[in-house]
Amino acid sequence: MLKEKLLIEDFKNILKEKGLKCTSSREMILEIFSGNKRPIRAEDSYNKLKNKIDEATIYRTISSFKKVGLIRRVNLRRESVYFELNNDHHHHIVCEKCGEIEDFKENSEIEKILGRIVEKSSRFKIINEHSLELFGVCSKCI
Amino acid sequence: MLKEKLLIEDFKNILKEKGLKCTSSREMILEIFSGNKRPIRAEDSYNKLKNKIDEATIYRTISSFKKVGLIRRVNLRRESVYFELNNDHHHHIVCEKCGEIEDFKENSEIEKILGRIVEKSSRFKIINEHSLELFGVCSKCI
DNA sequence: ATTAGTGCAAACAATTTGCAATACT
DNA sequence: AGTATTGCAAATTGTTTGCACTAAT
Repeated sequence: MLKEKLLIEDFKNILKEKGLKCTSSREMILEIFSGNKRPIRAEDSYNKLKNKIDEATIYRTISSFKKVGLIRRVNLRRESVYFELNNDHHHHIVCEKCGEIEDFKENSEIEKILGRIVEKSSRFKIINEHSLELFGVCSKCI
Repeated sequence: MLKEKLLIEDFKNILKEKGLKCTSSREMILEIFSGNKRPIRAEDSYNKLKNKIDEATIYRTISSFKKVGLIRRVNLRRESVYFELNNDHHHHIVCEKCGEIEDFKENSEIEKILGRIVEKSSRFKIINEHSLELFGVCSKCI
């Protein structure tokens, strides 16, 4: 699990730790994930880095970040695929109209659910992760 | 919300209600959703209906089913997009190795969470839906 | 008869890949 | 120096669209 706020120094260490070379592309992309509080799409980071990094590199970088657990895929119910930094575990509320996203944290109730599921299920005894996403309408869109 | 078990009769009524014509393609595709306990991809239903229905029709049908609320998109963390019949609300546990899916139901704890979120959030007072998905390893893959 | 739905082929968008050039350790 | 990473262009995959034909109301 990563820290809340990441600095350039941290980037380098994280990459080294994961056995990835520290390149300026990776730093730039990581910086975007770190600066953005909300999940973003490959396209978004490409837009921010146009003329600096090739699109293929964006995809390759996102893919290797995901492989080493630096970022995670978020399950919003939108057409595109979203990713966010894999630091503090949290959930999202998504506005079905404008796409606005709010984070929230929740542990105790979900822990109860997980415990009960593992007890009941004959097929699943190991649960590593979970995602809980809420879909509603934000106050602006009411 | 739809009934637990959909019959052809119900199906015809739903389509009529939504102003959609009842065609054999739609019946076949609905039958697949109805027969499959697990979420499926557009590709899967295409594979089952090859030589019977064109791929474009599959996509168009899935799209209109979704629009009228007959099916819903499921948030698994896989590359492809999954859909399932929009009848009884439930959640999934997905095996990270083989993709095996198990359903489970849960209400009370989640209701508590929703209540608390709405109370706390300044931006979201309306929550219409939610998705909770667990990711783990099934007994076959341990 | 009218209009929605379908098949086919072509178009598109998002993502991936091969390869030679480049940058990191 | 040696290997991983990048840029570029081409390939691939998943999905959508235009249009003439067919089928449901």
